[in-house]
Amino acid sequence: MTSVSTEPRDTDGPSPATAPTGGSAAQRERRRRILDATISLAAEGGFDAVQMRAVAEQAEVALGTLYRYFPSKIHLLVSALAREFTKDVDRSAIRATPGETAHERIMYVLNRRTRALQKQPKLTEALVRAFMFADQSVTGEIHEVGTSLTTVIARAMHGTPDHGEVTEEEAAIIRIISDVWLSALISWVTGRMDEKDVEKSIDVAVRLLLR
Amino acid sequence: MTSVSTEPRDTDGPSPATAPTGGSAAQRERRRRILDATISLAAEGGFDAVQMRAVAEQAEVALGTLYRYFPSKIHLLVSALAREFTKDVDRSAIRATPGETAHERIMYVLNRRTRALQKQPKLTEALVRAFMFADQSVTGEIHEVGTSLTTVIARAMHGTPDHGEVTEEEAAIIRIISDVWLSALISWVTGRMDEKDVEKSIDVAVRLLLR
DNA sequence: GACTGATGTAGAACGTGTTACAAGTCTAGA
DNA sequence: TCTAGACTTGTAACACGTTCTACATCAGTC
Repeated sequence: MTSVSTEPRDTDGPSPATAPTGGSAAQRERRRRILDATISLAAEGGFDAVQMRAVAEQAEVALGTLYRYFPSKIHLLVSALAREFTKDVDRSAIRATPGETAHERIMYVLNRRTRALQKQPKLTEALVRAFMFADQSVTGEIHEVGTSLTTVIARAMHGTPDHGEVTEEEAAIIRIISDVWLSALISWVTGRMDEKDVEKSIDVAVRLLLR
Repeated sequence: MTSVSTEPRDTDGPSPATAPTGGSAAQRERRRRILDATISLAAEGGFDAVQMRAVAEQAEVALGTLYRYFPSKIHLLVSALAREFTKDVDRSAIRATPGETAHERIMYVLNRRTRALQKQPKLTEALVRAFMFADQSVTGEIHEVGTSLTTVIARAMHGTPDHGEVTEEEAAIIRIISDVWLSALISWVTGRMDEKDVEKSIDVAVRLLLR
């Protein structure tokens, strides 16, 4: 795998469908097919099974087209992750998180999400490893994922879908919780932690940070 | 890049120099040359510049030999990281860490190490990304790195080279600090944080956790 | 309807991680 | 010293991410 250099790619202009929205209906449809194929292949065989030729074939686009939409395998996978996370955010906006205390609510949302990921270990492995391997050129997509995660945790912290302002201290706490969650997730993906460990490690972090 | 499957490799027995010690003098010497070449290439051009053929050539071993010593590029880079970290641990054993409080001492060691890494951005990029991308087959080397980091922080926490027992709570705190530090490091490597951000994010975590 | 530029297609080609193989070299033990 | 087996070498081959090229298609403009 070759990581993309620091320089931006000298494309002939904006890509046709870099953003989830925009482009013609056919283009949005192609983009969807590509991401669906990515998720499907990843769910079956993990990171290695997401082969660009296979994605192109399953999505019924040419290889060149795939690369026009997503400039690398990492972009592709992180975009897929971003799409999944965005769904979660939308869901969390609908209703208040159950739980008496901030601790309980945060654990509720993180555990729910963790268990959802653990039900599809291969998929999670693919997405998490791509996320961790991403370099500078993927900043946009990475940021999208980070924002989703932050939003969901902030909502859980306050217990209401419309979290007001978060203080600077709260923002710092949320960032730390995210870091711990991601670290735990990657430890789980690579077999260095089991499911109990993940849950416990997050619980301890939340407890220590919210006391 | 192809990640190694879940199954262990069916080697014909133990590798000649998987561990830093053991093997003949010539083998330890080869291992050293290989890791030196790795560090040197990484320092110059980062992850992409560590090409297996180039490493083999610079270390003056055949490609097949390189693979006999390190079964993949990731193993190679994480082993290099482990060697560097081990040096640090040895150094930290020599004398007490300066600083009045645990907070000060922990910040002292982490900042010192962070700044050392930041002086060689390409090298750090290579090592950190390899660490993050590592899969199940690299568990041993990863664990070595984790242990080094934990030891150094534990020593700083207590302020003496011979840290006694760490309580379970302390161990949890140390793990969280490590997670935050690694996350910050990867954010820095990929240009999502600058040096000040890294320092601050760790400072906040340590403050919140040790209060 | 014909032209034009952007987009899509099919497939070859290239680079680098990884594996395979045949032949040379070194080492321990008879 | 001789031999068996492990280790090393040099090189070719393979897989997959990525790039490139030639051609087809489609949308908008005249």
